[in-house]
Amino acid sequence: MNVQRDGIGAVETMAVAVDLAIFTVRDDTLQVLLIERGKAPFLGRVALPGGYVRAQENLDHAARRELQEETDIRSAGDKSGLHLEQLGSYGDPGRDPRGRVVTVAYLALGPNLPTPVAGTDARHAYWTPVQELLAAPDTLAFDHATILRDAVERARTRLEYTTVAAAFCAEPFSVSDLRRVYEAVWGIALDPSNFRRKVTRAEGFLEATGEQRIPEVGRPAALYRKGEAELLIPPLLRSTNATRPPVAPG
Amino acid sequence: MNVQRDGIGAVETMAVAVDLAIFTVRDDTLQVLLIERGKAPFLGRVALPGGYVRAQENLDHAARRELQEETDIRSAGDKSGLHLEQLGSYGDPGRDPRGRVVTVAYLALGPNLPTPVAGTDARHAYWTPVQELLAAPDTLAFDHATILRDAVERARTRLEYTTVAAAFCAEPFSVSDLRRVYEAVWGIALDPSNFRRKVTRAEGFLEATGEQRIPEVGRPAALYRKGEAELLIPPLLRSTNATRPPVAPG
DNA sequence: CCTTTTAAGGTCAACATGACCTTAAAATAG
DNA sequence: CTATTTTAAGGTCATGTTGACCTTAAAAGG
Repeated sequence: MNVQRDGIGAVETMAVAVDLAIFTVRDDTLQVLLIERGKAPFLGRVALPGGYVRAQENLDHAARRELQEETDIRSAGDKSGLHLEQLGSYGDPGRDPRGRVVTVAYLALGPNLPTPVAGTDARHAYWTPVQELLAAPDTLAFDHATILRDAVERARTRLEYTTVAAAFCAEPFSVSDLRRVYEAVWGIALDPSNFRRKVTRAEGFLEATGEQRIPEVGRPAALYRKGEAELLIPPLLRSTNATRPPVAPG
Repeated sequence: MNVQRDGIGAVETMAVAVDLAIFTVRDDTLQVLLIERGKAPFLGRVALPGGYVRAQENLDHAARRELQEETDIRSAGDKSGLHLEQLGSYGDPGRDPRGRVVTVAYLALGPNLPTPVAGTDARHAYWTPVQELLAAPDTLAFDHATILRDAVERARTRLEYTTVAAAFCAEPFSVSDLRRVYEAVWGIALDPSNFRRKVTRAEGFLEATGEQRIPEVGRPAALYRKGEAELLIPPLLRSTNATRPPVAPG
């Protein structure tokens, strides 16, 4: 542990990092971006992407920088639709064997991105279904299983009360695209008709483009953009919808 | 900025602190515990209570320790009903003039506590209505106005979807006691009859004690304890209830 | 032309909500 | 003792939301 003396007095200082739980929906399955660690500790194990906060940047900036390094995608603020929010901080004394590292975890949601680029330090990055990881939490390095569990729970709750589900869809998208996002994240099947009624009546959730998309089979689907609303009123609660059997992803 | 070299390599380290937004409802008003700073920077200004995270403690422990130092009340985990949860982290490079300090903010909710004890460093501590502080954000030191704003918003949302409002009430309490908590935190008047119907029908929110309390005037009120449920289903949304004029606290 | 598949929209009973009203149980004033 | 006041507790009813289920629409393919 270090001691900082410049103005604060004798105060123990710690390394501060950001870790990202970057989610997408691929093949009707919620997936998270993992990196394979190229150095100790946990060499060869998989972990959430992240890195140290630099001296002159704030926490959100560090998260956006790491996000871009891993996905090569610009994040919130522009119109790419990518969603980034702070999840919480994790600072147990023993969580990093190298020393005291407090990490600020972020939750990122994005559409089905191209296969991620290798990070700047040439670590291999790939998408993994979260369902497998939640069942085998020891797979992940550090306390990243805990962070992932909290991130999944946060994402599921966000879909109930906000319109961020649209961040998982590349625009323009259909109501069915959006429904498949909800089904993948919640892991349950939803009634297509009732779902359509909810999201189309919710003010500011969907904005019709007027275009249609002709699928491989079936009737053409009307296409939408994400509306301006952030909150979903009334909310779309999964507790009451959880009566149907879970969806079986391919 | 310090550089930590023990195992992590050359990584800038930072001081890590916890700050607490401790709320209670006094005189039908949402109030927050502030301390008057006894040293620079911001000498004589008011701030949220807080302190540095120690080398061998985790973040929750640091928050509980600071909470006890300021309020002399044991926090979560026991049956005092005090609620403590992490709010978020704030780490802008310029937020503390002494140097780089990342703070993990916590939200604490408690019943109308006895007048708080002076902190261990003899700082004066007192309750202040949040409404005044939100109107005059420059009153607070550091970025504590931002933290307070986020904490109030979090508390208001928590009352919609969870049963934490009971943490504001000393047990046993009446339905009207609980309603006055909602009215104070949300700043709006609620229909007493509809409120009673909601909270008494919500599974696990209230647990009848069988006792009554005879007020100074009016019919005796049945008394309750907090039930075992953490989530409030269905939620009690303020958006739809916000049709009545705001309550004017005394 | 008919079937299959997905999209889109309708029906209806059950439930939740907001507005409002009635009754209950205490203290107090007359 | 009776009437009034005050707060608690519970009921009514029109309206809106939800979940379950059904019907129709628009494409492709045999």
